[in-house]
Amino acid sequence: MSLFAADFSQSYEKNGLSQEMIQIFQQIIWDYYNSHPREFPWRVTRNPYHIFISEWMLQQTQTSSVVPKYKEFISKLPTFSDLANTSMDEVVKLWQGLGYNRRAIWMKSAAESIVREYNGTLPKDPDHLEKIKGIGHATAREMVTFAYNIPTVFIETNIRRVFLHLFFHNKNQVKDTEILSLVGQTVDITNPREWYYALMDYGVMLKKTLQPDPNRRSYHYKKQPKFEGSNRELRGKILRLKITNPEITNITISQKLKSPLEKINELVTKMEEEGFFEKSLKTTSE
DNA sequence: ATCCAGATTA
DNA sequence: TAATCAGGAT
Repeated sequence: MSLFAADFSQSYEKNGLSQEMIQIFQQIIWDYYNSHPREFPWRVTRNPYHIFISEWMLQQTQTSSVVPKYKEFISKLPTFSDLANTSMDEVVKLWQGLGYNRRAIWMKSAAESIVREYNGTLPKDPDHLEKIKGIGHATAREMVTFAYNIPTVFIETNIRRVFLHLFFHNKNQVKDTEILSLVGQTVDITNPREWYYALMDYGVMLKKTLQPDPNRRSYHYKKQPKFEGSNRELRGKILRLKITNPEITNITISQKLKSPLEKINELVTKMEEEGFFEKSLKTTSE
């Protein structure tokens, strides 16, 4: 199986990208997708707002975690205006459980600017979207391609894996710029939306199949710091505290806390010892 | 332990 | 470039 990948990569390294290679590559991806497509609610809709929400949630978050949150969110806040007009506290509450909470904050403010500056319509130009805080190169283009079926060129973790495996089989420290060039040359512009679904699904299959993960050969690969004992963990606890006990809201958390952090840490530890979080979590999860 | 349909900031 | 990000799944 990976014998083919080695050959394929060697051919690319030796002769560059021929039309024939592009066709073979596209055939592999489409063949797999036609028999093993993953199904998600955000793949069925064409509502740009729904795509917008899903892309924010899918940043660094597993698809299976996003599904229920996505459904709940678009059900309670069905339009850009609804999101723009809902309080930040309420939006963060709806977000709870997804993590990387600042996405929720930026997402709401993005909705406000789309209502204000784009008449409530998701822009079709990735460069416009990328100017919004929290929307980077990949998310901007995913939104445009998935909402409007417009061909763009982007890379994310699953796509990166596909190209590392098939085009850079025995190369280390591969840079994204090099991969992006290939993504652009091989994208199927007859149906870019489905093409990228297929590409990502193939990448997920490779992750389940290959050991070690080819992404470790990326120049940009890095291990994540521990969550346990981090400020992130602490902030999460305080968020739950604020949500479950509004009367304790005097504790405001600045984004850059240093010395207050220790005080809050003491407080949280004390409350943990008293079993505060267990009690409050039970009362809110019902 | 490591990653997840990343992005920002220093 | 490296560190961080109001989590959770595998």
